[in-house]
Amino acid sequence: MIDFSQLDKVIHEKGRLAIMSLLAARPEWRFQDLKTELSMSDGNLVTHLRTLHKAGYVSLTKEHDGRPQTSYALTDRGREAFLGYVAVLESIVQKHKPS
Amino acid sequence: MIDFSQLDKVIHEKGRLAIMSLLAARPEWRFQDLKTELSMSDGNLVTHLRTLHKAGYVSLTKEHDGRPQTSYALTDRGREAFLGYVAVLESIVQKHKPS
DNA sequence: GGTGAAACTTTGTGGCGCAAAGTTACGTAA
DNA sequence: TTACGTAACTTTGCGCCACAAAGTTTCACC
Repeated sequence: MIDFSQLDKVIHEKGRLAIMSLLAARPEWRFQDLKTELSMSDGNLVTHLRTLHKAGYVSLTKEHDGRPQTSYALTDRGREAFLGYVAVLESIVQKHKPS
Repeated sequence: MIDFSQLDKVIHEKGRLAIMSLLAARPEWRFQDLKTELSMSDGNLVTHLRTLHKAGYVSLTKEHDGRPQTSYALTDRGREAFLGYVAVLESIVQKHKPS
């Protein structure tokens, strides 16, 4: 039986799932690039990133090359949590994929 | 790129995802069995089932063999929507599964 | 007629996603 | 040096929704 209760609630939300997926696929993302890629308002994006940061899943680096510029990356905990989440997805797919 | 916007919002919720997964695995479920399997309060379970029913994903059959007894099943639309949802999950897994 | 169970409905509460507008800091053009 | 623009926030407000708890209806059985 699949244990849906272990679906991490922080990750199991469309916006944050998309963010985590991007962060897992590339070591670092600038705020502006995330915003463009996700077509998300900056306020909304920042809020999701703060939620992920509070959970310890995302680290941020502030720089000031000309304009202020913040970059985001997965922490080890974040990668671990994401892979755990994906493992649950995989068990769902395994069970229901027509093959 | 993965299109997260096509993650069906009705299905993308832990409780309803669990329900849909059960309904997809067996042709019919009685309310009591769902309740036991999911450890969900009856009020909460009924609400989720109503949401799924309104979306056209679930059909219900009321019987009265002694106690009232309602059974639930996936509709064709429900199965289609669920498989579409699982297909998105699969694309996420494909992209991120370490292999 | 009273009890109990199934399957609801109702009510209330807290949390959350999201948009819109305001804020701060800084760098550039006039 | 003042005005403007942009990045990266914060704040405010709205509306929806998950969830629990309690009330309701129907029916079978004692």
